[in-house]
Amino acid sequence: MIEKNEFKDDLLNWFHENKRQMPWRETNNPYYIWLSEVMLQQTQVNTVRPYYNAFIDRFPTIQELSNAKEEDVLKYWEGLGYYSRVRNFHEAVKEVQNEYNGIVPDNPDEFKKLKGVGPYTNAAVMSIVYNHPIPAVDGNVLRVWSRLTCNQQDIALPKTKKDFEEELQPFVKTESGDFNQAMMELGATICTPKKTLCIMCPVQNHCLAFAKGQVSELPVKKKKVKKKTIEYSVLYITNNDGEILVRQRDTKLLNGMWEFPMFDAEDSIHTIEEELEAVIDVQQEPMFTTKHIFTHMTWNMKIYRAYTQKNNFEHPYKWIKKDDKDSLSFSTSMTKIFNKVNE
DNA sequence: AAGACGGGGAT
DNA sequence: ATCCCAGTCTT
Repeated sequence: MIEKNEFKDDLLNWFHENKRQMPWRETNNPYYIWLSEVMLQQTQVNTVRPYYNAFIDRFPTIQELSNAKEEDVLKYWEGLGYYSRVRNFHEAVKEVQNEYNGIVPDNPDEFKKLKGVGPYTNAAVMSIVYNHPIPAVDGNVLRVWSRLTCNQQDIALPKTKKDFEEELQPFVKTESGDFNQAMMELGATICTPKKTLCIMCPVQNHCLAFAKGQVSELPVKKKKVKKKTIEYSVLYITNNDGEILVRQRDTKLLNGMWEFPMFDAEDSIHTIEEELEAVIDVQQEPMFTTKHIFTHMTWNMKIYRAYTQKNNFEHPYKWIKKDDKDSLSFSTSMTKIFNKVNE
């Protein structure tokens, strides 16, 4: 476990001597610091710098920003990306002007209610400006803290962030603004995602991951596999006896499970008739649509009622009576469809 | 819980 | 050229 006081002292001493100079570190104007934190969301320091300077040059006070027109303000964000940030900021600043007499609230519960102020911005601004003891957990801090404590939890999980906030709580009792900034500065300059500079790290001897040689394996972050979506037409085909046509899958996914005949939604009815070697009457409009979400893909299914006269289907196809449905195993999505058709 | 939102930097 | 990036709001 990290020796709280020594760790914090080492970190803060390093921060005081090595912090990078930034325009928003030269001020304690809440409006400027708030602006900088909004600009810094998902955006690196060197990108922000010129935008920040131009912005406060043109809108030096809360009052002047509140009186500005939206298009004019947007102009000063052009090229910075994530434009809802500036719309929310503008709206929030107008609210501060009108509801708080132009004073940025010195109360996290109030400040957090403003448009565009989420958990991170709230913690950052409230700690830097008013020294409220709230840990600011951004991407840097998730990475830094996972390494310092050698925590193997997936940082994409909300629970991990909650745990980190609790673990960091003792460190922000005093000098919260500096501590938060120091953690982020460490993440931005030393404890970087790749090519870490452990050799220069001021808190190397407090770092559990360094001690175990696991720095490069942390943080653990499950990369979200881009789920592909497939569009299917599912045919609920009946015959003269009211039986339903089903087929058994011979595929990697859900192998052996039974299903209603389903086809790529792009396929024409002729392709399907060829596959089934039968003439199929398909209703024009789907009865309903449904989707089935797997961990790695999504099926969007349009369910069509259909009819055929052909009776002699061979494996993997087979006619079943409604009451015999439970004698075969169907995947969840197919059972859902069956139930919905017959409800 | 998952997707949308923008650019820049790293690989 | 492709992947990655982790704040907030929306669905």
